[in-house]
Amino acid sequence: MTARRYDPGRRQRIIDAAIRVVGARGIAGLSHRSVAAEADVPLGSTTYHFRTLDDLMVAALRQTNEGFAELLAARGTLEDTRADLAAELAGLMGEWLAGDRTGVELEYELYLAALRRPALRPVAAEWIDSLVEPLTRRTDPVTARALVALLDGICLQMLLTGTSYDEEYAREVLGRILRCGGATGDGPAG
Amino acid sequence: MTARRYDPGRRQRIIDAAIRVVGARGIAGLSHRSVAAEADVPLGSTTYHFRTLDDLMVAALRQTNEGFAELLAARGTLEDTRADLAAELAGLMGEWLAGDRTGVELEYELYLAALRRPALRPVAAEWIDSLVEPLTRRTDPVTARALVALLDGICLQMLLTGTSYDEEYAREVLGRILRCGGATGDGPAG
DNA sequence: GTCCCATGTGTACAGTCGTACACATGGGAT
DNA sequence: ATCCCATGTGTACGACTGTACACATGGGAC
Repeated sequence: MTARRYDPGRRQRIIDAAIRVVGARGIAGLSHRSVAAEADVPLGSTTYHFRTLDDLMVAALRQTNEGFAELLAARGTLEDTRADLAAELAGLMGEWLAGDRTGVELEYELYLAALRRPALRPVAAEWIDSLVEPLTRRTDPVTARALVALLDGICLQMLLTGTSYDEEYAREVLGRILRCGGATGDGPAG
Repeated sequence: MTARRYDPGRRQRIIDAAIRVVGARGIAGLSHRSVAAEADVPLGSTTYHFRTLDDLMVAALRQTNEGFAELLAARGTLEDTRADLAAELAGLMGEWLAGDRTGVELEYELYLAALRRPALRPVAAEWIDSLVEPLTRRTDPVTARALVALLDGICLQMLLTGTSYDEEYAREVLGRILRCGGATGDGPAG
């Protein structure tokens, strides 16, 4: 009965399970019970570690955000001030989308759930900032924000229309935002 | 008992009620019962007219799309080939957002529900096309698609971060996409 | 060694859901 | 006048949900 009486990392396993559940069945399929089953823990355990589903979603979204941030850091993208920023961004998106597409869907599904769940808003804002912030080291804040908005829009259109990613198109339109930026051009504003 | 025995337009009233429900409680609050209560019809009536909730959402999203298309047509925006397209688009968004903000949230919530509901995909695509199509009369298809992507991204960032709409910012970055367009510039491609 | 409490476990309850079904009704075709 | 069937109505069922609670257990503070 007391099969797993001390279980460090159980909280983490529950988060991982929640991410798998959302990936497989969407947010609509997320419940304390579905996560408990996926994580192979009793129902009471999920409600203990995450009193509400919002808490669980916050943890899941934050972890997904960190995963993307690591991809960003690992590639060292956006650091080389001499590279073509538009091409870098377009390539980064291509790499992200080339992998498990469910990861992208998951990111956006949790991201967009923030529309109706105030608890998720700050985490969604973190997601935006995690992209905007490194970009502000390469261009001015207005341009950085616009680049992220355009990236979001491109990804969404892709996911919604079912079309495949067109990296050349992304590079082109991202480049327009950059090329037509004010006098600052490509360098940092300060 | 038979208070309302012939009720033309009941189907329409159910759709209107569904839109109000989503606006007030979000998609998570949408159920046959909640819509039935809002429309003041018995449960069986909603299930009769819309066998599944997806059917109901399709109808609601399509109607919302049409509402925006009417706003577009009524203003005659995008028709005057001499006006500044970026300013026009930014102004149009401003007008849309200035009104009942729940309308915008509703549009995006239903729009984004398509991520997980294939039945909604075609209607989401219609939404994109309803914006892209008139734009292709003023610029080339690639630019038109990018403009819509950027608009979506700007709206989303607004809704998610809770910031207010910055029309000047929108005009500026939309303008960059247009100004840096290929040789075609502002005129139609063909 | 003793005790506390964070953690783990199992069960129960009241509410909501989609769905199905039997039955009522009356407009319009015949 | 008669009948059919699209439409309207009411109820029931099983599944699932969030939440709450009582109880078990054992690591670590003391």
